[in-house]
Amino acid sequence: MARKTGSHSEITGPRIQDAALKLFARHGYAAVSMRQIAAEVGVQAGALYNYVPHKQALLFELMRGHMVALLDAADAALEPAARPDAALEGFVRFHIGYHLGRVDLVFISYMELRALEPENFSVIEALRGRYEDRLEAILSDGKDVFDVKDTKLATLALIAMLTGVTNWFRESGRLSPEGVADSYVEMARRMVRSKEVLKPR
Amino acid sequence: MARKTGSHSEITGPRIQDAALKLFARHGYAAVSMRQIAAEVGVQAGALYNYVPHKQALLFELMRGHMVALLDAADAALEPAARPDAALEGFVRFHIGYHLGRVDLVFISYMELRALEPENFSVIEALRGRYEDRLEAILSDGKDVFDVKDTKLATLALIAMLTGVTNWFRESGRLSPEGVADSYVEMARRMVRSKEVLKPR
DNA sequence: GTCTATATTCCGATAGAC
DNA sequence: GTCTATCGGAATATAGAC
Repeated sequence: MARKTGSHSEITGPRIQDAALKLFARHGYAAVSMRQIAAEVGVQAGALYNYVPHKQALLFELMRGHMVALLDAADAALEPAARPDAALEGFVRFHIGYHLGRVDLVFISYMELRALEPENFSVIEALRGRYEDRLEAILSDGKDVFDVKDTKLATLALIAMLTGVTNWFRESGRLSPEGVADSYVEMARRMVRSKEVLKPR
Repeated sequence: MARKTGSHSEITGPRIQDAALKLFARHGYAAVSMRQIAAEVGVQAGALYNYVPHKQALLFELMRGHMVALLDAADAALEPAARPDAALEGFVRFHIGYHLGRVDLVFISYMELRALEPENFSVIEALRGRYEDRLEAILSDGKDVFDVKDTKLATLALIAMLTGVTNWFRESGRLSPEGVADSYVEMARRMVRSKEVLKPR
């Protein structure tokens, strides 16, 4: 059970990722040094290179892991056969719930796109496009129920509106994540003028 | 009329601002060096310090100038006595038009907030709050016409949706700024369920 | 696996010549 | 007002001891 001092391979790896995530989100990729990350973990800078080939890979793997996990979670959470209005509500609730639980990852995944080398940027952009396609498909499949002139535009408007929540939401605020989601479900429905919303009038 | 070689005070100042804006928007504040800015202008790094006390002031003045100009332009463009629906439409059209003409300034003004020293950050945040108040007042003044449960939430959702345009709009795309604004006016009206929109149904 | 030490390059900012 | 030269420090990444 005893472990030699200075040997922590199973634990140091994840701690480096956590420290990098926290510091990148707070100060930005370019403003954070490998020394700062090492200090946060509690090792010397040189030790990081036992786990990561270079700083760029640290950022890229954080972003790629986030996008892949997001797509997997979306596939698991969204019911493909749902009726259009339920599908839209499901997407809004999933998006807000998932993103509010990972604000740092969300933040760096679109703030630090500039810091990615071109090949890495292309990978992340492709994954992001696949996620946006999920919402666009919902709007497109429901075109008989919704009233949307430009599906692509509505997709981009909805995603921007929903993701914006991560910029101001605070756990200590007056609204719970569920309360926020309730309001955004209604705003999203109104935007596409879903018949479920208009009926009560 | 002849000017001594190496003396360009009236022209170099603005060119430094332009170069810094372009480079900060493309690569991020922390990733850009004073040497790079100087190279873009065509001078040596030391010459920058005849115009700017330090790098931080360069960023802060770009952001402060942008926010002050935005507030001035909003005051000039928005009709205080307009009926609620017209006021909302006016805000949407102003916001999209103004922001699409200054995508680099918009970009750094919310991407580089982290790079501001605390006192500078407070100044910019206060100016941003004053701008958001313009929209919140429109929604609040029209509470008899609009159907909005949570004015603050709707304000934040609308601003996020509108500002998101600057992230994907391209001059060469299929939509003109006016066409984009038309669509967003309709989406904004639907979100607050303005009666002008629902009447035709 | 982590340490210390270091190679190499670059940073922001300043000083003094012209 | 711009130049060259430089100060003092910090950056990424590597080498070799333990």
